[in-house]
Amino acid sequence: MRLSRKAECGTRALLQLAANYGKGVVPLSDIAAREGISVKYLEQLMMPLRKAGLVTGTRGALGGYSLKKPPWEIRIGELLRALEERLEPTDCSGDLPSCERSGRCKARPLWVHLSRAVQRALDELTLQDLLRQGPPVSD
Amino acid sequence: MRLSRKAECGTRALLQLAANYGKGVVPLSDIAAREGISVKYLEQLMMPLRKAGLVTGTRGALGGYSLKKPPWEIRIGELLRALEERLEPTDCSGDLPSCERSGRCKARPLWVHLSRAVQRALDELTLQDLLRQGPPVSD
DNA sequence: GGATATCCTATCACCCAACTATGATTTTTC
DNA sequence: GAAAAATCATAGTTGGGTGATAGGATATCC
Ligand code: FES
Ligand code: FES
Repeated sequence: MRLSRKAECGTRALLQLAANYGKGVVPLSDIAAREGISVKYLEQLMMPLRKAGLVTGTRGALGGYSLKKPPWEIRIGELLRALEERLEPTDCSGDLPSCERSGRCKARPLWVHLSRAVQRALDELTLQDLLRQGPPVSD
Repeated sequence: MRLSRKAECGTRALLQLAANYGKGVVPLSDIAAREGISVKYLEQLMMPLRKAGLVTGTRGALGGYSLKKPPWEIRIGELLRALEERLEPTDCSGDLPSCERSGRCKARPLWVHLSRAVQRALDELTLQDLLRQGPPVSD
């Protein structure tokens, strides 16, 4: 149940963009310096995020990245689904059975249950929520 | 956010034992045949489960494994914590900060939140719940 | 035109999960 | 007592995936 480093770094990078929302673009070199991640690696993280419509990149000098939507409209689930290709705990977590034993598999309901719990936990938080330090739904 | 195959197969194996609870021991060769997992691999899965006090193995001919506690007293969280050494999504999911940026890291609350959601989802289910096909808490 | 930055593709290196292999020990059965 | 059946223990191998780097193409500002 480990989150990939890609997802971890991507989230941190997006938080940097969120903190700068409305104040123009942020070059990757800035994020790299602040978060201790190489620019080249950050570039790779930005690609799926751009394709998912979460960020826009402006090329050239004085260029950089910025959020395409306000931080309160970007759910963590969205960005993690873009960064982590396989966010589900197993292959059999989806609605359609993907392994041949699914008919009589007593474990399958567990995978589905777990997957839903994760999705819900991620979708109830937005980038804005994280900016205000501390999830709103904490016990 | 993938669950390891170890955790997946271990859960399925334990479900087999749970289905046979009270009816004596089950040899790994039986489970191997029913679940399509090699005996040698199953042996490795049983080791941490034994150390965690969830199963007992009886050696020799007519031997096998059996649950040490009734299925309704074994929470999924217990067995997954025994099988998956790192069940937490990141290194910074725990109560004590483990990375040097934890002081000002806006992402940390997310890891903690996610980790708790997973733990809760796993701890609210027992093996018995899974035997009755379908998690009790489903929306 | 030069500097800066994103965009794009390819490739490497390494770690670790997944499994195999081998053998020792314990217990039952004949 | 020997053979068979099973767990227990540890070592070794291997493949795939992740993390990361390299090099260059393209776009923009000054
Ligand atoms: S593991 Fe695929 S259905 Fe049970
Ligand atoms: S990633 Fe370690 S505290 Fe943020």
